Amino acid sequence: MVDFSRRLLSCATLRLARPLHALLLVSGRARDAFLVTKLLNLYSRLGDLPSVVLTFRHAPVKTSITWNSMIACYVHHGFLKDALACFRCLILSPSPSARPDSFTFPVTIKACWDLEWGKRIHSLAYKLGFVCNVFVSASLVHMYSRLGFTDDARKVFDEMTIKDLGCWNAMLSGLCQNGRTAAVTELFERMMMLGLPMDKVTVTSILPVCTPLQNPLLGFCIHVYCIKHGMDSDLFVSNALIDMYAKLGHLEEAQKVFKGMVDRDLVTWNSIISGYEQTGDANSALNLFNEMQQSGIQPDRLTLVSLASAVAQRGDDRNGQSAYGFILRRGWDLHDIIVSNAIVDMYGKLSKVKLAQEVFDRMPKRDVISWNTLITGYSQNGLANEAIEIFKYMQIHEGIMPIQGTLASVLPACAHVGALQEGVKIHSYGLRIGLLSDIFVSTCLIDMYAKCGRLAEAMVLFEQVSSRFTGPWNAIIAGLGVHGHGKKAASLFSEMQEQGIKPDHVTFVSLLSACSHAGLVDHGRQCFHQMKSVYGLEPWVKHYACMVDLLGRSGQLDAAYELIMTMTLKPDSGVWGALLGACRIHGNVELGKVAASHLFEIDAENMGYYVLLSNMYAKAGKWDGITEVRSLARHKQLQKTPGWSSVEVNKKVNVFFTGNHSHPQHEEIQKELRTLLAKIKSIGYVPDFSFVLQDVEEDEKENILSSHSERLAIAYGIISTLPKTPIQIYKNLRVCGDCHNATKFISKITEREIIMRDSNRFHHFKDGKCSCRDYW
DNA sequence: ATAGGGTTAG
Repeated sequence: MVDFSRRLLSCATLRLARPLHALLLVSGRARDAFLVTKLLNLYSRLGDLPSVVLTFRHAPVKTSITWNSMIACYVHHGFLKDALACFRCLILSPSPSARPDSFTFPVTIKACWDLEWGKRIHSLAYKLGFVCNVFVSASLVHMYSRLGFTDDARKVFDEMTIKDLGCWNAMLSGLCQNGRTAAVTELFERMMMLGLPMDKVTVTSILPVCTPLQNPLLGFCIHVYCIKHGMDSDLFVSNALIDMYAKLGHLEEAQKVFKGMVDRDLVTWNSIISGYEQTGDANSALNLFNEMQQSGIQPDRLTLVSLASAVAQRGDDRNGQSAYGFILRRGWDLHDIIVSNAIVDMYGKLSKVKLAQEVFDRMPKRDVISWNTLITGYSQNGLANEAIEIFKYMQIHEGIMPIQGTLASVLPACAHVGALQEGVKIHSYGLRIGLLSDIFVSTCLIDMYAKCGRLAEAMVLFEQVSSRFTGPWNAIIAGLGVHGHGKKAASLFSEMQEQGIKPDHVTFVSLLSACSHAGLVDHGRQCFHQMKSVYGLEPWVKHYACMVDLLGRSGQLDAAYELIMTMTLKPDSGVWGALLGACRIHGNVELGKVAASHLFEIDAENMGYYVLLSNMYAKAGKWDGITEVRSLARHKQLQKTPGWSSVEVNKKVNVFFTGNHSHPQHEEIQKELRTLLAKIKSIGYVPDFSFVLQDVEEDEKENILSSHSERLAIAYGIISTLPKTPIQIYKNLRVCGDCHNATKFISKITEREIIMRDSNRFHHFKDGKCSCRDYW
């Protein structure tokens, strides 16, 4: 006599299961409902769904347990519809030995994928008197929560007369997963008050709430509780602990838990990798990824998401390259929106906008985050107009409603090109849907208004937002700075200090450049020292660039050069460019040459430095120097960054490239330019040809100057707006010195205010004067 | 022989 019962239980592979099945049939024991159900469960355990179904169909006798096992098998393999259909058959079955019981309901409730089914099964369970079973009601609580109906879940929970820990856990986790943190805290406190213990499931449910509550202390208490009750070695508990510590910024603690673990699973690795990635330590994240692969654990989509972000952070670093290669080799599932979004984001951060767009286009489904990511990709790579166009397209053609992140990605683009009218539209949209209370959105709005020339509006917004955050302060200080209001910026900084708001690196970039624009040398120096001595902030290269600019402009060229020499960081083109600019203003040819040689090494392709150098020689009257620069430039066959300017007319941003004739009103613009040129010459404008690098005749040089993008934009602004309307121009590079001079004259003869923002600052032209000091 | 509640993401 074969002991089928035991052999079915211990059978580990399909190859052993099949002959056992045959033996069962031959021996005539296949009529035994007990054994058939065991066989069915065996096939289910081994993942052979067709065999499960066959066994079930051919079972001569089906008990409740047989049915329950069949339903459970369907649910386990994700065939929810079949599970419910099977349940329906059970209800309709005439057999008195096959009735739904208290075991049937938990598993059937698990199969409900929408509220309608959930309610139906719920009322049936109620009618048949099963809701008083704790397993059934816990399942109901979980089901309602899973579908997002926490109130219904709560109702079931509150109506239960006897609750075991499982019910509490179901309710807690339901609230957690729906982000109802306040309700979680309340329920948790009640649980503690009643003196109920916590088990592993309680702990793993409650730990993720510490993050939105920003409460590391609670997390720590729970950790201690786990150690005390011997749960800290549990895999789920450890994973939740790692995640909690990492997200609250206590990476050392997360690392400790990670190191102390005996066995780790995919979630463990994902949590620790994502923890390092999120805190900006991409190197550690990538190293851990390698370790993970060595330990033989296969990465999944979540790993890929962290990996993509880490690669984006590392840029083109070699360490990043290998992970990048991994992502490409492995490919990713286009149907997975989150992974695809992460890849779009990665390409955007690596400045590969075209690839980002390609991945985006190939996605079969997109959500609002996909659009946000794409807009950010364009916006952060200087393609602000494209970013704005996509933002409009998304709403008009795809009917996507912008959310907080969308506004935070498109507003910087508006700020960048001076798209004030679009920005105002977004402002009113934000007001309508109640996003103005969001600190990120309001910071972006302050920045947008300031950069679009509306300091007053920026100021009003700044005064409305909560002053507890650093962002709005940084934005307004930077805004005041680019408008040349250095003293006001400095006094706001003092106010910030008085209110106990801790400045960050960005604050000091804003502040130092504000000092530089306003010529507040001593104050700038003080701030630079304060940065480290008071706030412990190590200066970035950017801060050095500001300082070099500050010192250089005021004529302290040697001090500026000395500062560069003391740098431990490698000076970039910003630093040397600031020095070269200062040398040009003060006619220091020797130091200028030094700066230029560094610039040609770092950023040889940039035409701007050759112009600056040539202009420096012109100012010092060294004409052979100019010849040298010209031949150098020709020799290198420079690909210059195309200069462009934009002006917003009738809610449309018009972009003009230098020397481009493609605008529909090109003829009228040219005519206007000729008229303007004649007029300004008559009141004393003399073209400065040292801004033209090409070696051509004087006539041609004049043409080149008049076809500079800023002039095209001004002329277009004049012919397409009413007389005396202020004109606002944005230029992507720094305004050409000759154009700057010409604009002064144009503002006089047209009696217009002309506001020009270039890559560096604002220039307010009025009555033949400009607000800025010592330009060119 | 069958049952509920748990951790990681753009």
